[in-house]
Amino acid sequence: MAKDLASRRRQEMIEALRAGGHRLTPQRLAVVDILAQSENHPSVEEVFRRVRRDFPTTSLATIYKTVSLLKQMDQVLELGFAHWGSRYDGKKPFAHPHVICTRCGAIADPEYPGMQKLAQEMAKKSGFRISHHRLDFFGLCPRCQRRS
Amino acid sequence: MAKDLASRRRQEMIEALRAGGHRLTPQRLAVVDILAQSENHPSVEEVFRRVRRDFPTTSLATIYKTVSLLKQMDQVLELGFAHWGSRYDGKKPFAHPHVICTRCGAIADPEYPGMQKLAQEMAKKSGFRISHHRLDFFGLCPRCQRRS
DNA sequence: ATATTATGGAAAACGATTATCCGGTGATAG
DNA sequence: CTATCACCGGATAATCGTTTTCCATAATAT
Repeated sequence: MAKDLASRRRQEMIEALRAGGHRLTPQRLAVVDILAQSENHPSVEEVFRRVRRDFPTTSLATIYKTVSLLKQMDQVLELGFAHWGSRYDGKKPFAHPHVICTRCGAIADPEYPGMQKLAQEMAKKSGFRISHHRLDFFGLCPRCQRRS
Repeated sequence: MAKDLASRRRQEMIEALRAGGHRLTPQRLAVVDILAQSENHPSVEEVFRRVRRDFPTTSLATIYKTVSLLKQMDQVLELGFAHWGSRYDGKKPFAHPHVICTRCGAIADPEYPGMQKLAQEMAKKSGFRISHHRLDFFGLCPRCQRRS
């Protein structure tokens, strides 16, 4: 049976850190593990809380530094929001659509293969040279619909 | 000849303010005018600078308050970014795609009619009840391409 | 082992935005 | 006409997520 996505991403992130000449400290490994495994697109705060379970003295700044580092090397995708804070996706560190619950903050990853073509169309119409994109849908997740 | 978009939007915003029981102060009118006319999706800071040409004592807080008010009544579209500040669209105050220049900050509005259908597809796939969306493309505008 | 460099932790700084306070203004009722 | 009163603008302080700074420590190279 093939390695699952989480452990593959873990390895890729570790490899990227090594390749970039960065040290593999226990704190960094903890952050990597969490980002590689989480299904829920955690915030820095969430990563922080989870790292603290194993390394209680860890500082929030360390999490920010490590996440930024991984972001720089395109090993995590940042979903930055203007009003609520940012969320991070370590499983699919490339642009893809998201669906965000405006009540509870849940985030899902629906598939949509047509983005490449759409980006080309927009490039043609606008004259821009497009490098990346962002596609977010906002609404209520199934659970919050029941409760509303 | 029909009224152009800018003056129509101006009227709609004024009407919305009146309908909401808000006063039409000179400062608010100035903000409305700028948002109705701008092609460039101005930031609050830009609106501020332009209002100051006519009302030099205006405070930044006033601009924020007025823009928020118009945003609340869906008379301007906010394009909030996590790292750079927010930009505002008073001409088309509803969700539509944008193309953003990562060098100079220029923003264009390419047409794309297919969003409605795409949103429905995503709703079906994810089970979310989708209320709005956001579609941004990032890259270099034609002018910045020449200079790169 | 020793020198060099990167790192983690604590705290301060940061920047866009929001809230608070207050004095003035304009609409409204009597 | 004027007293009232909610609304508004302006100045300033506060907020919040994030970034920076500083220093002691730990890892790596010589």
